[in-house]
Amino acid sequence: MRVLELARREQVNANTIRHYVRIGLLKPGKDDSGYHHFTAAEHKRLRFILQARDLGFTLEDIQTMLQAAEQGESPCPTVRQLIEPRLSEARARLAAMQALVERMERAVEQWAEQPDCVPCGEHICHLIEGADVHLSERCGSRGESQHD
Amino acid sequence: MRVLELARREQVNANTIRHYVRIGLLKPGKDDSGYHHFTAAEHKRLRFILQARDLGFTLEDIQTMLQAAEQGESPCPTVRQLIEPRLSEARARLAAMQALVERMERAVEQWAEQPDCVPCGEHICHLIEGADVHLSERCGSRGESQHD
DNA sequence: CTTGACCTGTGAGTTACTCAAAGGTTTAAG
DNA sequence: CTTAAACCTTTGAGTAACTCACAGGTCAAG
Repeated sequence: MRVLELARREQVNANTIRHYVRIGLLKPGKDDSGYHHFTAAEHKRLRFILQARDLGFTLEDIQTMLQAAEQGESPCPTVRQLIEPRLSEARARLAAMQALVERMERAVEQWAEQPDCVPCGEHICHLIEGADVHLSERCGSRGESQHD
Repeated sequence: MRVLELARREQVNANTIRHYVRIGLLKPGKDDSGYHHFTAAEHKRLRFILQARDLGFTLEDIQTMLQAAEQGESPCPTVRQLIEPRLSEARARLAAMQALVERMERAVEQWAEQPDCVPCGEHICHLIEGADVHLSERCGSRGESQHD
């Protein structure tokens, strides 16, 4: 099986598979024409990668798991260890997204009743500068709130 | 004012300010020593950028607003137009994060009662492959669910 | 044998930073 | 006056996980 066929079967973008090959997550052999050739084992490996990805693991996490498995070790302890920080991060991102959506919704609501501003040099845009939704400043919260 | 002083006052990483200078969001002059010099106007500009960022606008969005303001146009129509897709995207990301956290929590729960697997060549890790939390496959949902 | 459709791997680009390195500026000591 | 340390600067490169563009290779039909 070649890249496009595999991509169709697993419903992923072919470029995603090429990316995994490039970073060494997948290691297909080459066929007579020099193209990557995926065996059933590689196919299963891809499915594993996608399942782990959908559980919030990073590709590096997945690499670690696969390497453990390759060396005959059980990846399970690693999996149990890694899920905890990933879950914490995911919860943090979820909370940040919730707060963001709320700020945005409040802004849209406020703006509905405000006219457009005319440029006056005093401010850049009073919709944004005047929106009563800004992060609690001077609380050090900005330093932590990373964008993704 | 120079970069570090401005960063302290606005509670941002100095590198963030340097980044904004590099991509043209901020355009400070240079002082005698060749260092960036921020005036009160540039300071206000930075504050605007941070406020807009905290409302979910991309730096490119912000660039567009600033350019409008620079040319004497009101950025408000742009702001109103841009917030809609940003809000939709944010809601989509929020929903995706909610689903992810739920999948992760269910997995952790399930794994608590399962033993570690011994490597057998049949699977890579039954915790992950056997987790009953996977995305509804074959529904085309994977193609859309982008990671961030 | 050539045309054209299809497929390939690889380089580069994306977002919003963040870090490291190389070097200039300023202040204090000798 | 010089030299060293402390501090600050700009700029290049790196991050995650792809995604896209591109030059070129493969394969079947005519």
